[in-house]
Amino acid sequence: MKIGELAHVAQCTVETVRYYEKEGLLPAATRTAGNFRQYGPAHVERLRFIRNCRALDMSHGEIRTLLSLADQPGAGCGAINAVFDQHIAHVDERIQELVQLKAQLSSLRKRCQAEQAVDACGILHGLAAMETEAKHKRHTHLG
Amino acid sequence: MKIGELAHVAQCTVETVRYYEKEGLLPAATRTAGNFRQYGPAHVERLRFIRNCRALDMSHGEIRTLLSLADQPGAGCGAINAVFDQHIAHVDERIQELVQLKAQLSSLRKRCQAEQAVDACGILHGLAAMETEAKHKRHTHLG
DNA sequence: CCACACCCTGAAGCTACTATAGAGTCAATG
DNA sequence: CATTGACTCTATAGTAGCTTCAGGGTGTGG
Repeated sequence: MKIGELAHVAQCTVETVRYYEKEGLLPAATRTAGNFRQYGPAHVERLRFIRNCRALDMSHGEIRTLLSLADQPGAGCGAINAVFDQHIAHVDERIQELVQLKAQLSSLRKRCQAEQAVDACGILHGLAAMETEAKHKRHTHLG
Repeated sequence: MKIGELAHVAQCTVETVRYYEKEGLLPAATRTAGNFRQYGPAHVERLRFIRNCRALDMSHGEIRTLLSLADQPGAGCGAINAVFDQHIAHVDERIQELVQLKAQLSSLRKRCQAEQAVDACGILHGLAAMETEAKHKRHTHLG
């Protein structure tokens, strides 16, 4: 199959497929006489795997690790479990951050219930008065 | 004050300050004879406002909007409330996404409790078998 | 033979910074 | 007065994971 069809079955764009090839996530396809990429079932499987990982918000690094682990048939899957556990921890951490954020936002929002002059707007005052805190380094790739 | 001191009181780096100036979030400073940027209290206030917004994960676009609204003293703050409500909705949406994600990840994780050969690993099988879904456009800038 | 859908490469754009190189400024010290 | 060291300047490139664009080539139906 050609790249358009592959992209279609894997629910992504043609550009994304080419990008994955350039990144080394997807092995390079063979080419037709006219220099079109030619794909088979193995490519479909791999691309679907990658897209499923991305749907779970894994980074390319995590996916690369999983793929290389999966490619060693003799190995055990302890390392795979570890990648997964760490990723779940990332997601959890980000959820906690966002929940806290929402609490802060909601409390600010309460300060301005009415339409009034901006000079009196409790939100703006709150934003100006907040204690500016140093941004702590993020351990996750989840924005 | 010079840029280093400004960065210090606003809890960010010198590079970030220069970046905000280039982006137009922070007005350009006056310069000393030696071409060093020179800041006053108004810059401190504005930069702290920006950093506080960023601590609440607002995008530069959202901050730009807030700043320009705040700069119109005669105007009402309905538009400000709207920006805020929308941002809270973004955060909420992202929390929902991540909670769902975590459920998916946890259910996958349960499929492989033991160290075993990768061929038998339930996680890998699950990742390969998942229904690949089209990535829906994200309405938020929160990763 | 032509239109049109599809494919190709390479480079730039997106967000919000961070990092680096190479040079200039300024206050204090010897 | 020269030097040291902390600070500043500009310009450029890198980060993640794509998307978009420009400027072409390929292949098929009428």
